[in-house]
Amino acid sequence: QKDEDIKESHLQLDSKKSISRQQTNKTQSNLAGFFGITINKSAKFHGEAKHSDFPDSKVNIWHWNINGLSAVINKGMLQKFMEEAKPDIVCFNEIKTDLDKISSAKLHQSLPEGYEQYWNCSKTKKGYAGTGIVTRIKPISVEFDIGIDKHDDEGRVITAEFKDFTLVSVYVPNSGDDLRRLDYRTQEWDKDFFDYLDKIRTEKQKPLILTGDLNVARNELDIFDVKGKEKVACYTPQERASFQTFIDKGYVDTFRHLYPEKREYTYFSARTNAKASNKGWRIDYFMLHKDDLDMVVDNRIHKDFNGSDHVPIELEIDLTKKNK
Amino acid sequence: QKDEDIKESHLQLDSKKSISRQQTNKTQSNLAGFFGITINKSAKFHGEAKHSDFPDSKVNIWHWNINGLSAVINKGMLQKFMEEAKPDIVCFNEIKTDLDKISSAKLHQSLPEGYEQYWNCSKTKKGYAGTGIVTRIKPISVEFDIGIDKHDDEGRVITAEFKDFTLVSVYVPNSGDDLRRLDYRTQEWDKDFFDYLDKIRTEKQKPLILTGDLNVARNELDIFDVKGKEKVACYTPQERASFQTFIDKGYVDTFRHLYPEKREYTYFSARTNAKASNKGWRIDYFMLHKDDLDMVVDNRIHKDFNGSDHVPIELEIDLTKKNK
DNA sequence: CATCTGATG
DNA sequence: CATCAGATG
Repeated sequence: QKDEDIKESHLQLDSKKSISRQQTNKTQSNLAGFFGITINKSAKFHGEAKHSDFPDSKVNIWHWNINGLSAVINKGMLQKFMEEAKPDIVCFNEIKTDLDKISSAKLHQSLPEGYEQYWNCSKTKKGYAGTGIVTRIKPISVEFDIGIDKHDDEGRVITAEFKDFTLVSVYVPNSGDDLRRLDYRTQEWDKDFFDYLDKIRTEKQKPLILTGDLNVARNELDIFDVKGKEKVACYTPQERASFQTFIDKGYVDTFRHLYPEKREYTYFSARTNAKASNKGWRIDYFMLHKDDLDMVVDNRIHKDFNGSDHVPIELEIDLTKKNK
Repeated sequence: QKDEDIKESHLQLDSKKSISRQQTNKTQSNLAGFFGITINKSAKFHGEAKHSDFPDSKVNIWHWNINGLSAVINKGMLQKFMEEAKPDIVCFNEIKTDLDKISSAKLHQSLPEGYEQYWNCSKTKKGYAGTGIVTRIKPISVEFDIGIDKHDDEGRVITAEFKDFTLVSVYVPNSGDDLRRLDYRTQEWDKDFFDYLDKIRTEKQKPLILTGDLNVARNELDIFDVKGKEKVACYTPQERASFQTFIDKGYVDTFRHLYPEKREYTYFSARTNAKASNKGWRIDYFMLHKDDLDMVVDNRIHKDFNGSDHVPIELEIDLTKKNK
């Protein structure tokens, strides 16, 4: 499978350029970054970041669970999002596709000039999960997945290192309608993933910004009605307790930190026309370690943006306020 | 599986009514007909025929390949069709569903009062093939399939006997994009099905009216452009030759018989916006034996009716002109 | 390109 | 209810 990916890259690259066959599909080196591509199935979608470093001290980072890349492109909502949000960096969840399935012309049309793209697609189940990072600031490096085979099949993590911070985009496994994956999620995934975050933060020696659909509502304030939700995925005691262990490690839910009382949701089930009646859940987050919070300016939830069952969230940071 | 079907019937019938467990799911007896239901998975959809015999000497029989019963219902096109066509009897092809999947309320709403319904769903592949007959004249008997196991899995045939004729509704197996089923279609299905028709006509000793998507275009006149079509399903030499053997047995393509020069199509691929440019095929037919043709008044192709990739066709007959 | 199913959320 | 894949036409 690795061979296949690399072959695809070769096909798409100009013939004089080349990527070493030794390169794994898990690590995005400076070399590949220089070509504006990733190795992991997205070689066909070029793009060159406008900036090699942050042009401004203010940076806005967005996260959006798009519930299908194909759908948001075809509805014109990806283009609309990029034009209106003008993100410096945006992390996508649930792309739900292999990139071979996406028309490269349509994707190109949806993304303004000056962005480069990194996509991590599910290797096993097709049309499932998957993440992406689109950025106009060139990352120093990009890594896919967390280096533990049993967690690395579904394209759930992309880690992009920039000069001033490391950004981790995650789509946490949902426990399932019947909670069939609750044990895997809380006892295996969460533990290993939280360890991965600690490891990255220690290794890189710079602030870590985590964002994504964490598939857990933290508290009563984060769900429209707790009644009967203790046996519903994203609000089981197990998931909430597991999330609490992460918070106990020192990581801070920036939205709740900034707005201790605010009731705003990021996800509205399509099953019950939930958005119109504001029956939502807050399950998409930005999380920073408490020692790295100084640079956080704001964290907004953009409820009015349509196109998915999740709405986009935005973190604004100020690099001049970074804790040294 | 038979047990299951019968159990379903029981559930839906008034408790004082009952159907013998001995009854097979292949034969619709007078008893079940009396309840306005069929045994074959459609028990939940009642309905009572308005007429127990032909109220008029003129009878109009329609056939329409609807490309998905669910879709035509949801688009409102089934209701529109029933209201505009006012068929005495209509045969549907490609219902593409199990009736459990259809909202019985929606189906009820789409069909005017006074019709009873017979549905033959694919037993193996779900969402595939399937036929139906909806009639406001109560049939004397209704049979499903042709009594040969290898042909009877996909719900392709319903035979309804009326006082003055026997009606066979068929959805002939398509040979497939890659012709993978061409041999089955021409060497197994066609042979056995044509024999079945002869048998029915002999046994019933009354005119046989065959209608359906026969998945073959008879001649150059029946296809918008023959170029390259010799290797395309519905126009291979094998399919056309097989169809010719049927014609050689004495069965007459009523449309071509009435209109020897007319170029009208019944199917327009959705793949190329074919309907707007009239790039169609004539693959839906009414066929009667040459000895039974006297009662045929007209056979119309209703090109302007939308809702499917096929258009409805109509046979008008006059029972007073029946050959004795 | 349009239908259906089945998995998933 | 809405996404995607894959089968089928």
